[in-house]
Amino acid sequence: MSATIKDIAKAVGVNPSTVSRVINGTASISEETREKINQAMKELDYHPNSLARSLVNGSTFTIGLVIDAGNKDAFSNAFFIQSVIAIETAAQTKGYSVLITNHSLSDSNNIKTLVQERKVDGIILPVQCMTDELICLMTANKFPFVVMGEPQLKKEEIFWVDVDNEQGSRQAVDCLIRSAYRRPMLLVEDKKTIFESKRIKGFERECEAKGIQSPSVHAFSEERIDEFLNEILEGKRDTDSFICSNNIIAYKVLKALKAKKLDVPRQIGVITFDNYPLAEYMEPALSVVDVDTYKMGETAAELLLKAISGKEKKAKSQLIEAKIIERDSTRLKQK
Amino acid sequence: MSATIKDIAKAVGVNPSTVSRVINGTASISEETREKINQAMKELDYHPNSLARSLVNGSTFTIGLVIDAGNKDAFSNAFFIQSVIAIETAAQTKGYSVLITNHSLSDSNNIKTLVQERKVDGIILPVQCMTDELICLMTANKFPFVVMGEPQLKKEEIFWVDVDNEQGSRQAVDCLIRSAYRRPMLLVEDKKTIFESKRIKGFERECEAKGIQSPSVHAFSEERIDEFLNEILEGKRDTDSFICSNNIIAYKVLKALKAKKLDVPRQIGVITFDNYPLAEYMEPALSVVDVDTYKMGETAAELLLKAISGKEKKAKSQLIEAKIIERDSTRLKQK
DNA sequence: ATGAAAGCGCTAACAC
DNA sequence: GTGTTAGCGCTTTCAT
Repeated sequence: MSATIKDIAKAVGVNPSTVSRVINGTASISEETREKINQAMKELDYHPNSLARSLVNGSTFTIGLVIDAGNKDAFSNAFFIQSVIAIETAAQTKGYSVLITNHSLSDSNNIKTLVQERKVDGIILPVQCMTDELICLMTANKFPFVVMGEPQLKKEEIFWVDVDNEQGSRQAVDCLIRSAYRRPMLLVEDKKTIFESKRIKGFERECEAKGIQSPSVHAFSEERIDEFLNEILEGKRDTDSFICSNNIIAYKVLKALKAKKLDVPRQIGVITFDNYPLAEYMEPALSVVDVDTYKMGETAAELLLKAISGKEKKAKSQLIEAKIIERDSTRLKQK
Repeated sequence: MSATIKDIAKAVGVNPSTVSRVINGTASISEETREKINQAMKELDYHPNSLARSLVNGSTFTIGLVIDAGNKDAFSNAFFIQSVIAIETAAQTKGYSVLITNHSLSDSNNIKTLVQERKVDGIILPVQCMTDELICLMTANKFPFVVMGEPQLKKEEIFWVDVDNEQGSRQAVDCLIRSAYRRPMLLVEDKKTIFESKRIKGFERECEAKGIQSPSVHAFSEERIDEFLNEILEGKRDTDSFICSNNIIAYKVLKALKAKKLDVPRQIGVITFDNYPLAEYMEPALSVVDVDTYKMGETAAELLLKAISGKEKKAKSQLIEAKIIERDSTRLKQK
């Protein structure tokens, strides 16, 4: 067994509390004994037992991170890992550890256990995992938590961080216009997620700002794209660029465009949300609306840590800006 | 503050130890008091404090998972997250939590802290994070750990799990031969990692087994592929299929083949390691050597848990089989 | 079947 | 500046 505070107290011939004091710098200690104690700690290879410490301090110096195992979508998972690393790094910087737990839709017991058994001082969780029950439990216990992704409900009362999807969308339109495209179309998933609606909103607003009449937004499907492309070829539709809500859509759009022998970027521009590794290897290299998921995780962690320390009392939210990375698929003619 | 064992003891009018006993089922208790205690626990919404428990039991019921933040490739890819989820799930099933810590090459202090401060009962770590110092520390403290990925050194003395790269490679050759290809070429990264060498070994052995003379293995580069393709077109080279060591290589090979108007799978077959989401959307859909990273994580966790419980004394290793997922890029003619 | 008491390793309030 | 003591919430002998 490893050395305890008692062992080193005995070795030096002082009281355990004195040792504790030099460890925590919590009182003034004579130079001499401090020296001796430090010495002994090295010799006996002493390391404080974090458990005992936590027990008496009433805080674990650990934060919980819920990962959404149910979400098989490998992309959004790959996406998530950057956040995980960011959270861990930010936590570690402040002396906190990160405990993960995965959330199965069937029950949120593991999460509840985390807060009830006081294993962690606070929690970061994805919106999808946010149930009413959980919120109640946590607010009732005054248990700090921050949500990743904008919540639909109670968004004024809880801490959350999210990507600024609206601004990302506006940027995409902007980028297209700057490259002299005139009629962008936004292609989204069929699901009505909140971030899709933000993207739609941003798209419509920016189109309006740029004087584009009745901007077109469509749920993506392979058949539909084919129709659109035919209409473009027949001169019945003036769409000259696509904003895709994710990489898969972008990939399929590119494929369809190739099949119809429409040149990207010369005839049609393409830009997509999410900067996955393959985007830059595409033919042509895809321009993207890149989301700094690292920063998102970092922000979440910092927010949580503030909430834990009580520095941040009132609920607060933060939006992470999206940035455009221009590659070949939108370089019609730069202004 | 939440209820403690004392509170419920008081409420029922028994001694705290009795309560502890019914919680743990560690002694026979009269039906009556058990009832009353359970009742009180519900009413007061009692949940045991894991910290206090750990302190007295001397074990944290938590395992540490080291993630290699430095390795942008492996982890920005969906690969690792599957293992993480598997580890968490397996751990949870046995009542364990998972603490993550990221490893920066600069120092392994966070990992050391984990073991020294007794925050976890055991550790799972990627080979890349395995330093001599760490191994010494852990073996000296009899601290259980399992390595993900085959270690170069001391592989007999430590617990590890890995993908069976050799078998994966053999399978790939097999798959190609089965589809009537005759001359596969293995394309690897330039780095001499241990798993590349296993893949090479497997490739060479299986080629030999199938009677293929002097099998060709090459480090991938875009220029080189161009040369090879030219030679094939000129009839100077009899390669009729490629086994790619990762998705990026495969993607670039596909691109080069298209540029030369070589038909896949009819003229050339392509199969690649790693089943990333886009593989199936490629044109043609890529056949892959798929690695069950979920199972790998699960196995690692189970091994660690056994080591922790002392059920598995002697170091043990386990190889996870790779499976072929045949898609269009190798369907020359099925036998 | 249950109570009393000690103790896990540490911190903190109170002495002196 | 340092010792004494109590206690964080729980488990576990040792009694009875």
